[in-house]
Amino acid sequence: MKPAQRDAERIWQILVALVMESRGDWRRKAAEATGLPFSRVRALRRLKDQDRSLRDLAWEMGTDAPAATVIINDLEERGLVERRAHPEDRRSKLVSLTAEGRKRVAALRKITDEPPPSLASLPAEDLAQLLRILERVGGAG
Amino acid sequence: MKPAQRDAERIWQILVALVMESRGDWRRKAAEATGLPFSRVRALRRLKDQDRSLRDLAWEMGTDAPAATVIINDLEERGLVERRAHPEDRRSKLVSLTAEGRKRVAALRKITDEPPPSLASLPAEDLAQLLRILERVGGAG
DNA sequence: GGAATTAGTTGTAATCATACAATAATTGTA
DNA sequence: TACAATTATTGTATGATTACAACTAATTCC
Repeated sequence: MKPAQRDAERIWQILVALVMESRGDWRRKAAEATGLPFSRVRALRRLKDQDRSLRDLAWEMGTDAPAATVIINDLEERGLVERRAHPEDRRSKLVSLTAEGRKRVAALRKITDEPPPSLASLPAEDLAQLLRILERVGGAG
Repeated sequence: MKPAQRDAERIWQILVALVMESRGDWRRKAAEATGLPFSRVRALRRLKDQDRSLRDLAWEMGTDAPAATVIINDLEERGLVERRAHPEDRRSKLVSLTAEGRKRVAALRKITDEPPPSLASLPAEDLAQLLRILERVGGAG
């Protein structure tokens, strides 16, 4: 295993533990801020940067195609996403955000949740560097 | 507000979104590793360091007392927690882990969870820096 | 051309999570 | 003492999530 990969796994372990041990339940707040069930929020966020086929969406969310269909049906009825034909494979459909869909995703930024002390008390330079790197990860918008 | 604090909040926003969104896998794996629904896992984890009343458990989990009762009933039937009288308030009951309950919580450590692609695909030097900083935050033992 | 494969859809079912109403026991207070 | 508030329980209802079977349409491979 490459060192970079090992780093990534260790980082992920730390992040999951850190977030899981903090008290705020983000799921609830996200659902509240968007007015959508959380599974829909997850799908919307995936579509933010790139259109995707239903198959890809399902795979990325760790579920199956029927579940993706149900979710996208719901989002489409709400006017938050659109289906269109895949240019190269007519079996497939590409899903993209509508303008209204983008607004909902943007609403996630407004969720307020206090960072845990162990994070907030890092030196300012470290925080600045963390932010610089993490903003490239995409995160919350 | 100090810049560092603003950075911390923004970082936290990104981290929470990142982890919560990818947590589908983690939830499933936690449920699998313990043989319990995820709501039970959450309750077990809260009890790890300290006994709690049903009321406190409910509040911390962001649900109500009836939900806590159902969860603790389930965990008690499985032999993972115990109820005992509160020494000062006979209305209240304190819930604590049994030895078997502690084993289940320990099983959570063995979960390996792949970092999301957006994280894993960062340049090696960024990952190294992230790790250097985050290891000071503590997180996963 | 025909068989196997893939993408998406529909429908069904089981499990889980969440919220609310009503009740009993206990505690605190006017 | 009488009254209000708190803690836990039971019961009910509803929504969310997930999995699976069966089907259509399009594609790929032989």
